[in-house]
Parts: sequence; C-alpha cells; structure tokens
Amino acid sequence: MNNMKDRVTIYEVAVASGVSLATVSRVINNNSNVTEKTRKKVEETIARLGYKPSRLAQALATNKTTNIGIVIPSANYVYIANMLNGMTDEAKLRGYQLTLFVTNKSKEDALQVVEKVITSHVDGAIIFDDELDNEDINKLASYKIPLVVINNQVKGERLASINFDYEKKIKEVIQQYFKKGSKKMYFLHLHHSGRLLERIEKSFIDAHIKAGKNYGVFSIEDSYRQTYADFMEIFKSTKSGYFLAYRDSLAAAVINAAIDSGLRVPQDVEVLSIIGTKYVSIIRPQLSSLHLDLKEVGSKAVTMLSGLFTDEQKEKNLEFESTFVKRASTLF
Amino acid sequence: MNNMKDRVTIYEVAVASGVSLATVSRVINNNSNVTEKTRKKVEETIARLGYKPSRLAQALATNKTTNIGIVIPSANYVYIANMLNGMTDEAKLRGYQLTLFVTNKSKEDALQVVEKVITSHVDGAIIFDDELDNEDINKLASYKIPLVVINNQVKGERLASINFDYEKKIKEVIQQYFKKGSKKMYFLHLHHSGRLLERIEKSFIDAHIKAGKNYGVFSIEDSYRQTYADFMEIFKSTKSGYFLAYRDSLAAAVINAAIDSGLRVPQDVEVLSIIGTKYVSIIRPQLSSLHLDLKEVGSKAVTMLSGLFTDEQKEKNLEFESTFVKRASTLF
DNA sequence: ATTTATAATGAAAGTGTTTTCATCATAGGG
DNA sequence: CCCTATGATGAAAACACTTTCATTATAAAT
Repeated sequence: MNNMKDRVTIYEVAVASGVSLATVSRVINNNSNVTEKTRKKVEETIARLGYKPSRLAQALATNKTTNIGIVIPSANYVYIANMLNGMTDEAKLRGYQLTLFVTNKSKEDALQVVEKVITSHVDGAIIFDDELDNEDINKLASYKIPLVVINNQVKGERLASINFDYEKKIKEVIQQYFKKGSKKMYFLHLHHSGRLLERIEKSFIDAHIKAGKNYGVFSIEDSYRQTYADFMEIFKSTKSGYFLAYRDSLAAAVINAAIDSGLRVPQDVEVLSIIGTKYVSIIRPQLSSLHLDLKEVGSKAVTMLSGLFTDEQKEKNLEFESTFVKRASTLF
Repeated sequence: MNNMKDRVTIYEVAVASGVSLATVSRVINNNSNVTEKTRKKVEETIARLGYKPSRLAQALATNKTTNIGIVIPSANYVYIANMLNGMTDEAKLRGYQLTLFVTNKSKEDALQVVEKVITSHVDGAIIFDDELDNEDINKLASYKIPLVVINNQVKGERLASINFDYEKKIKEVIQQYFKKGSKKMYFLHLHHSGRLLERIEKSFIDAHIKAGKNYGVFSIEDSYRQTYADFMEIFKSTKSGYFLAYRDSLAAAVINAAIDSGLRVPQDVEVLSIIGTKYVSIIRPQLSSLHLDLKEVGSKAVTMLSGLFTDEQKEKNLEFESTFVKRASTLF
C-alpha cells in the first residue's frame, strides 16, 4: 500500500536493461528497428520497473501534446454538455486529451483564454464561443494553432468551421406559420446574446418584414426564474402569441407562465424552443424545437481538427442541418 | 494577417535584450532580484518580440503543470455539468487548467483513464466516478498525485474526500413519510448503478426493514424514454405509490407516465428526485428533491486540491449537507 | 577610501524525452 | 571467405525552460 514510487525515467530503464536511451525510446514508440530480443528485454524491464513515459517530456521533444483545447462559455449549458460528450468520446478514440477553457461570457476572460490557449501548447483547439471574435481567432491562427470554429465562418490555412442552419430554418418555420397560423410572433431577445442568436433574430425580423407582418421582441434575462416572472407579468395583458425562445429552459418558462396564467398551450400561446435538448420531451406540453445532433457536432469537430493536424481535412466548412420537430407546444 | 510567427523562445529574448537566460527567467517569474532597469529592458523586448513562455518547458523544469485532471463518467449529466461549472470557475481563479478524463461508465475505460492520469503529469486530480475503486485510487496515490475523491471516503497522505449525506437524508425523509403518508414506497434501481446509488438504496431498504414496512424496487434503465415506457406499463396495474428516483429526468418520466395514465400527482403518485438540478422547478408538477449546491461542491473540490498541493489543507473529509425541498410532486 | 554585506547577474546543469547521424554487427551475395 | 548492403544500436544534440552556485557590481558602513 505504501510503496510510494518516484517516477522512473527512461534513463533508469536503459541502464537496467543494458541498452541506450535511444533504444528504449524506440521500443516505447514501436519503432521497427529493434531486434525482437532487445525489445523483449526492454519491455520486460519496463514492466518490472513500472516505467511510464512522461508525456510532458515527450511533448517537449516532439512538439505534440496530444491535448486539444476546448473554448466554451461555460460547461453548464445542456447543449454544450451534449457537444462535450461527443468530443470526449471522439477524443478518447483518437488518443487526445481535452483541456477546458471557459470564458464565462466575459470579453476580459476571453482575452485571457486566448493567451492561455497559446501558452498551453495544445495541438489545436475547438472554439464554440461567441466571445472570441475574428481578431482573437486570427491571433490564435497566427500562432499556427489548428482551429475548428463552431458557429463562425472562418477561412485560413489550418482553420475549419462548423455552422448551423438555424437562420435558414427559422425563416422556413416562420414562413410556414404565416400560411397556417395567425398569432403574432414574438422573439425572445437575450440581454447578453451572442452572434448566433443575433443572426437568428435578424432572420426572424427579416422574414416578418419581407412578409409585411407585425412582430414583437421581448428582451429577457438568460434565466428560467426571471423569465418565468417576466412572463407572469406579460401574460396579464398579452393573452396570446407565438414565442420563439433560444433554449428549452426559457421556452419552459414561457409555457409554465402561460399555463399558470390560465392560458392554454398551444391554443392561446405557442412556443418554439430553438436549441432543443433532451428536455423538449420532458417538459409538458412537449416542446416543438429545431433538432440538431449536438453530440455528433462535437465528435465531428474533433475529427475535423484531427484532420487539420495532418492536412487530410479537405472540406473545411461544414454545415449541420437542423430539423424542425413539431411537438405539442405549437399547433403546426 | 499573415504574420505567422514561429514561437519565440526565452533564448531569443535573452540575446535581444543582452542578458542571460537566467535573468529573463527571473523577470518572467517576478523574482525580486532584478534591477528595475534590466526588468524594464527585458519586459520591453518580451513585448516587442511577443514572447510567451512555454508552459510545457516550465512544467518539465518545475515538475508542475498547473493542470488538474477531472475524472467523471461523462460530461453529459446535468449534475456533473453543475460541478464542472464550479470547478472551472475556481480553477480559473487559482490559475489551473482542467483536463477531462471520462470513463463512460466502463471499467475498461476507467483503467485506461488511470494510466492517462499518471502519464499526463497533472498536479492533482478530482475524481467523481464510481468506476474507480479503491485499488485505482491507491494506484494514483502511489504515484504521489494529490487527489480529491468525491463520494468515496478515502484516507491517506495527499488524499481528501467530499461526501454527501444523501443516505442519512433519505432515511429521514422516509421516516417522516411514515408518520404522515400511507403509500407504498418504491425505489428505482438503475441497472448500471454506482456506489452512491447503491448506498442510498441500502439506506432506503434499511429504513423500511427497521420500521417493518413493505416496499418495492423497480429496476430501470438510465433513460427518460425507456423509463417513461416502463412506467406506462407499470401504471396499468399499480395505481399509486411513492417513487424515489435518482435523477430529475427519471423522476420526470414517472410523473409524465403517471399523468398520461390518468393518475394524479401527488394525490395518487408521489415522486421524489434524489439529485435535484435546476429542472426540478421546470417540470410540472415541480419536483420535490434533495438539494445540494453542486457548483459549490465543484469549487470546493478545487480549493481542497489546491490546499493539498501546499499541505495547507487541514480538514480532509468534507461532508456536504443536502436539504429536502418539498415541491408539488409529493404531499409532504 | 576601504571594507563588508548584499543585491544583481550569468554559466551551467538539470528536467525526460526524441531524433539525427555515425558506428557497429549481421546476413547475403559473389 | 571477403565485401557490401542493411538493420540494429548508441552518442549527443535538441526541445524551452528553472535553479543553484559562483561571480561581479553596488551600496552602506567605517
């Protein structure tokens, strides 16, 4: 139990098996230029001494850390956790470790994160964070760090990007709704919204303007509790509407407030959650949403990044298609 | 835009400012033994050249990576994401990076993870994963890796642990219920359950045996969809009961199935979610649950680990108290 | 002005690997 | 049996830092 080992180094292995460092290194790295006999011998002493190569020293010597950086606003969003899940799986498969860099939705933190990513010697990074603008991304790129950027169309030597088609899909949903539905549509604008949400909002507004329709925008906090409270107020005067919310939790706040105000969902109040997670079917009535396989996005991001390392990645701009799934919170 | 820099090293800074490596190193590390004049000079050329120390080389030289490993079954659980959130915040505050190691609830992967943690040269690790048993933990400890283990009472040189009082609280809840309630209680046993859930189940059974009461156990999948389907079956025959579920999503499955079977919650069916997350108040009726500030747990875990690095951590066994919060899914 | 104590600096070794290049051994071909 | 080509091995440099120890410069004290 108390057999505290000091780390055994490659040098000790070399001495113990009567060969040079180079040979031990070859054995470790499965280099073919080693006799079966010496390989056996070295492997035996490696096992006996419990030697494990130091990834640190390897990294310094090879300039490869097998670490990839993940830049996100927080680990606490369900849709980010979903992506993370796909990333960890794929990374494990490919032998990478994931290092987390969170910006907490603060520009100041984002700048720090950029510095940390640079000094951390990650082999590459996946960025899913609107707080990093093109300048930040170019800075990282200028340090030759391969990058997969999610939700921001970027171009460059070792840059790839993954984008979602939410804007297009929202437009389609709205246009479909114009044909059948009659409620006034409201967009839930977040105080601290990122580029994606802004683009979706623009898309929402454009669709209405183009169709000459009236619309509304409510500006809310990114909090279930606050949004619920806000909508308990709103539903005192507004008795119907079609509400587009960014997240399940916000959509749920609207639904619950509507029901608690004596309104019927979806007859009086319709709600669409834009980024649907697994909670869409837990919440009642079940949430209509745009569905995207975020786990797949995460896993694909790692795959693309891995492709960038070897210049094998040909398609550098991927678009993921979301699908509108009608559930019980909307009529159509 | 295309000013690709090769990484500038400490050597170039030294030459450019006409001092030795040692002096530059001193400036970087805020060593006081440097004249204001030379410091200025060096700092100026650092800025001019855009030099950033390589954390890799620093780590190799100092035997400190400022990296801490986080061992979890998956990033995809809400309660783990909550903890992760606390960890990332505290880690940022203290200048650590977080490296993720996920076991995917597989013993095989867990063994791999142990190896990776060892070779990754993390300064320490936080383990919240029942897949790692005492043997694994001792192995890590034998490599002198400071460890904070969540949900497993461990003792040792550089070991600390954080435990939850769920077992005690569940017993209390049950005993309280015996005084007022009359429904038969059912425990939802997960097929692939970890130690915590097993202990809670034992606690549940003990409380019933001690009181000479009848109880039931349903063995379910850890999946909302499957559990919902199972309970649509179960509620064809079982028309009432008090159900203890491990997670919100499973509790929600029971609730939704009950309602969809025409039963009333909480009049006919009562449901308690053991590990309550923010979804307890989103789901309707709102879920009674045990509440624990998991973000705080995460942040505390990092703090304790940091304390282990410097031997400043005195209390090595922390117990977090959960509180029973009655909401609408139970009568009392 | 001289000594002494202290602060500032540099040389060099150390951190644990990989990798290049040179050397040595071995087997195959004549 | 000798030569050559090829495969196996080792020495040493490289990776980018920190840190110890010795040395030099500076200021304070006499």
